[in-house]
Amino acid sequence: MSQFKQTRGNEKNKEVKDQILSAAKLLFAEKGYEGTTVRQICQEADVSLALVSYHFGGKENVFFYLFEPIRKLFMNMKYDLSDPLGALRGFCKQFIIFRNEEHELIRILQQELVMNSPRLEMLTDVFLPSWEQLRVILQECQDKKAIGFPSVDAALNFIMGTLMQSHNNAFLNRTQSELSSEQVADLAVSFIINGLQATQE
Amino acid sequence: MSQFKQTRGNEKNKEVKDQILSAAKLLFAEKGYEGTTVRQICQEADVSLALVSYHFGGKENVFFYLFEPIRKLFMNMKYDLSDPLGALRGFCKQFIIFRNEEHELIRILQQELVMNSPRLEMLTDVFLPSWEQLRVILQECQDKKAIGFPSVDAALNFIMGTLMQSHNNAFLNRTQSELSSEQVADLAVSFIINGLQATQE
DNA sequence: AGATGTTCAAAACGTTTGTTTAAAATTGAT
DNA sequence: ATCAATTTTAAACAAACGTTTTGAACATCT
Repeated sequence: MSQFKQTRGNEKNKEVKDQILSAAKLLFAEKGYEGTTVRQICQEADVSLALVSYHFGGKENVFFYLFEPIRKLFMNMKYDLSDPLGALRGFCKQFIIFRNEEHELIRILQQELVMNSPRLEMLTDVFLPSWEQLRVILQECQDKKAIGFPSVDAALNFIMGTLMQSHNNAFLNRTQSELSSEQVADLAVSFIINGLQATQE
Repeated sequence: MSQFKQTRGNEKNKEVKDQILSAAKLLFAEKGYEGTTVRQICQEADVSLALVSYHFGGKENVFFYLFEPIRKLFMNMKYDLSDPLGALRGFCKQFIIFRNEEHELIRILQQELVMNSPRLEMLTDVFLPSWEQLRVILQECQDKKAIGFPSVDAALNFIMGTLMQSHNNAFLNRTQSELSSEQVADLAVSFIINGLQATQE
């Protein structure tokens, strides 16, 4: 029961737990949460069936663990509200860069949203802080007339919708292959700002 | 075994079958195909559990029956290719009007697409004709320079993506409540054409 | 009325699901 | 080497799934 055993145990676990997590991430993104079975996950991860319940306490907890990185990212996002347009650009850019690195998580998120799954409540908790942050930024944009749009809520929907499915966007995909991920992010941000302004008129 | 018995039987069936179909449509749209159980469908339809298999031959066949109307709609869509831009407007408009009437089916379709479900093959068969029709229209638009866009495939994706999720579109929703469904359709068509042209530059 | 085919409801069917159990294997400290 | 704790394995678990079976109820034709 010494802390050494704990430490050793955790480090030993890490391989198995990570194998389970990455297998689950791929399978969830491909087949959906309900479409993938614990047996599939364990077979893909090359571990025994019982280990999902042993290490995570159940299939649903594996799902929750997958969103830890995105939760932490959003917790660390801070912006200068005195430059609301810059804050908006920064928010969008950071999200797009993250999306390019973790497109499986975005895929899973899209699935859960369109199915309005029983796990949406937990996902809402994860995304609510950043959602509110973006709302504050947009409110500031509107107050300072930095950019025009009909309503903060509509702008929120437009931005999140565009961010979430921007990998299907014909405009953005056109040149994506030729550019760096940084440049693509800048391009996407411009697209969003322009699109936002277009909803005004 | 006479045709009278058949006819009588079919008319008698119709109530039960329709109850099952509309219950299934609502539940599939709300919870997804895999998230909906046959028991839920029968409870919602207020019929006995066995009747799904009896009348339709299984849960999956209920799903297929739901897409009969959309299949027939697409089969009957014909346009004048000598006016490709008009054909494009007509295609989009007809789709949007249908979408407003059958938004559950669109919802189900979105779910199946994002999950890339095992039923996509069948759905592809349903939508392939209209997909090809739209491709022909777009090709004609490009050949006659009626409208500019980088590639037919990108335009296809843009149009179908916009059509499918236009009910979430901030621009379209803004005034939707004040307008007739006909006007909304016209507005959406303009939005699509403009958006398409914007991908050019 | 009797015969016949259709529709329905209750129960049971065989699978598959996520999870748990109990014993075996592995690990690091003593 | 021994020991206790942890990790893994194989087997079994209850619950839920879609489907099938059975026989009763019903409607229609002769």
